[in-house]
Amino acid sequence: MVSPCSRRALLKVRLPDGNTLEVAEGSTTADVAATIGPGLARAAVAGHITRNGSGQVVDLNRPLPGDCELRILTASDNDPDSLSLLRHSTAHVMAEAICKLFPETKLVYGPPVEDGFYYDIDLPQSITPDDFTRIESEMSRIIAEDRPFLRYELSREEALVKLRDEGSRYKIDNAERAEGETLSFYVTGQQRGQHFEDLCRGPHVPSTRVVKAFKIRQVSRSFYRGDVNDQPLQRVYGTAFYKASSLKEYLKQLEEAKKRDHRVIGKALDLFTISEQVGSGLVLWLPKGTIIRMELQNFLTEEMKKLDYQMVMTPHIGQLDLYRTSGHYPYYQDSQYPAMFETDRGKSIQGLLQLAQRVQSQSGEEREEGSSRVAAMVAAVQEAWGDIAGLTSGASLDETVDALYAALATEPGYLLRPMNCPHHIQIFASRPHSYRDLPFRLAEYGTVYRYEQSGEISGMTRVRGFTTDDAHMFVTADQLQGELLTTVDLTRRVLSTLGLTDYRVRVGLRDSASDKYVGSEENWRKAESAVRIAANESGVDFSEEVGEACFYGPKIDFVVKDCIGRSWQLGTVQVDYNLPERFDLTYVGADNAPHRPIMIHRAPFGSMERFVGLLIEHFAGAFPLWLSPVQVGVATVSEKSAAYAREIHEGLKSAGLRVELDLTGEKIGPKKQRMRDAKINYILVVGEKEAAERTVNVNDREGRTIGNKPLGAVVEALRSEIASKGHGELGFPPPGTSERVRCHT
RNA sequence: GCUGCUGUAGCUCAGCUGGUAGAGUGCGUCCUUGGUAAGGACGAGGUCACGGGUUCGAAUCCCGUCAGCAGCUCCA
Repeated sequence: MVSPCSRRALLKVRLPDGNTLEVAEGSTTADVAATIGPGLARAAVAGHITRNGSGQVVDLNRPLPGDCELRILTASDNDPDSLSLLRHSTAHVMAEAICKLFPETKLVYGPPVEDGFYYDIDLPQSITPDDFTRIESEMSRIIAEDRPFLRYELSREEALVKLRDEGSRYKIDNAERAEGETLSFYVTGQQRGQHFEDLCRGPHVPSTRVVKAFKIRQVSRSFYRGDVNDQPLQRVYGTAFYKASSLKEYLKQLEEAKKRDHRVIGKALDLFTISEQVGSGLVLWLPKGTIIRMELQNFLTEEMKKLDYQMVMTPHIGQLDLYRTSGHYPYYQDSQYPAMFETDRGKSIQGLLQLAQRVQSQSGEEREEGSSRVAAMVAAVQEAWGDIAGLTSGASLDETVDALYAALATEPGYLLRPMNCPHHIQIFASRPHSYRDLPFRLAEYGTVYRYEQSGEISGMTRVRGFTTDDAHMFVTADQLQGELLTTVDLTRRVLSTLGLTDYRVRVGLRDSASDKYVGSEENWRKAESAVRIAANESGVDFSEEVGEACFYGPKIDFVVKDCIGRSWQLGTVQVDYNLPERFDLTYVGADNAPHRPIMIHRAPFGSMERFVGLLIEHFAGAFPLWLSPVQVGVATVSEKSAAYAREIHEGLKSAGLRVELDLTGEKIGPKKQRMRDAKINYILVVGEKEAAERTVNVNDREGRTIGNKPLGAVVEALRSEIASKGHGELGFPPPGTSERVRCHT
């Protein structure tokens, strides 16, 4: 701290190399950079200041606040802080360009995001990709003018007066929500009033000149504050880098990533298909995809046996009352396939309710007429199937809806199951349990159905019917912590076996302000403490996220990214005190008294569909041998070797390998190419030479020739590679080169 | 669910302001009997997503439905 009275006000600035510089009070990051060297001064774009343990990026020309640690941000595409700064500034440049070209534009909010930036704008006319070039040209012009970003501050009152004069609802809202007594603005230029300016917290790069490589990528619709009922906005996305080569590389990476898309590869390799006739979001596993899934399930089943799980099988449908007890129905009604009501009365009320709700959303005359039609039908339904409680003849539309809703809550029917837990709970409850039976672990590859919004459905990663590798453990309070840890470990082991290491762990906690959760405060407190402890003990890095819990309990989620950077939840481990209570589950303790078990819900893969979808992208379709739908291809050099090739094919098949045989009259080059495109792990070429010496010529799908080996040696090597669940080179040293075969990742 | 874009052969796509439906690839047959990233010839394949409308005439223009894609919103 620098005292205001101190005469020779010198600030101590600690640099990342550990040295401390003393600079005059009022010095800026730019001054510090210049002191260190002219090269750094040229490259510097901002300062990262740490004081009292909290860090902040500031403009290059802002005076340092006092003694501090200072990291000088330079124009580097490798530093996320620098990049984010650049992108934020580029967003301002783009906003100015858009305002120039479309003067009606009202700016809303323009932050940097993970791989670029966007600006939300309110503009009646649609911006289309055809406009991008014009906007980019305008941006280039602004950049060429080499204008500084100038910051100025106004008091809250002054700022609000200014913004009200300008008349932008959005900026006024932003200002009102901003913290602090003063609000800052940034002018893209030397002087206020002469150039574009925007309410902005900053910081920014020193000048538009720093913006070198940028691209507007797309435009889409968003809503003010993300509220679909609020003003629709256009969100213009772009990205920026300090170096043109970085931008080029980034765009190339995006192209590459598209080729890994599981929807593309899944089709090309015949892994799965989705039929419009069957339904949107319902995956049909083709024979080759099924092999991958079965291998994964077999692997997990073996792991579960070691941990004393018991496999069970239960139906895909259950009574509505079951899900009323569990709480799945009707709380999540909107994301379920409609309930199947059993009686004519139930079906009628269901239809009436839908009609009444539709009329409810209408207004004016339409609503009037609808209401009387509904009333007439209500009367007819009551006439036919008896009175509906709470429905009198003069009931308003709203009262009618409420009464119909209430009546439906007791009607019998069935529901496609949205989760497996109620069925497993019924298995637990089917006989009395002693504490000696616990932990009681039930596992099932259980298919569940959820009516996802139409716009959300995507390939295998977001679907309406999916199979969870579900299990439920019924444990005593003493067992909870240990069982949780074992379960988290299992999940991590499963992911690491597949080579999925790039995941993040999220501990999902209850948002106490929300009403979507069931159960007592006390139970939640215990459950949340249990998952925290388990996450800590397991040694993973995790982040706690409020509002990410299930309705019945907190959870530990394993989240991975797909090839285009979208995050998906895979494995999950959840603690649940509530469903055992709702179903009144008990076990007999050592004290001969009934006790309430605690449930753990867990699924290491999460959903087989989503997991395999992501795995396809992870491996870009080139699966390790143990998972590969076709492990070995046999191809003849000419038809003269067909008999020998058949013999090899039979030999491999009887060794339990998945083999494809190509006896066609095509040349060996194209045959091999086709097998490589199909990501067959090893290609055995057989010709007259091989037939004569009783060998096969072994090649991998990368195009490398491993060499001629006897079939027996190849089978043995294949088996050992399968057993190791690795990516391999068949245990044979690569021929004539010391280069190791890389993993196909 | 919302907004925008798209839907033509198994796949990838062309088909202009309306006038008898095309390519590459794959597939089949034949020729070639071959040595490691695509040999040649011929042939089959389409209710132009579906339903309406405009028009003498619609793959093409208009409306609706369904599906896909991108983003938003949601995800027990």
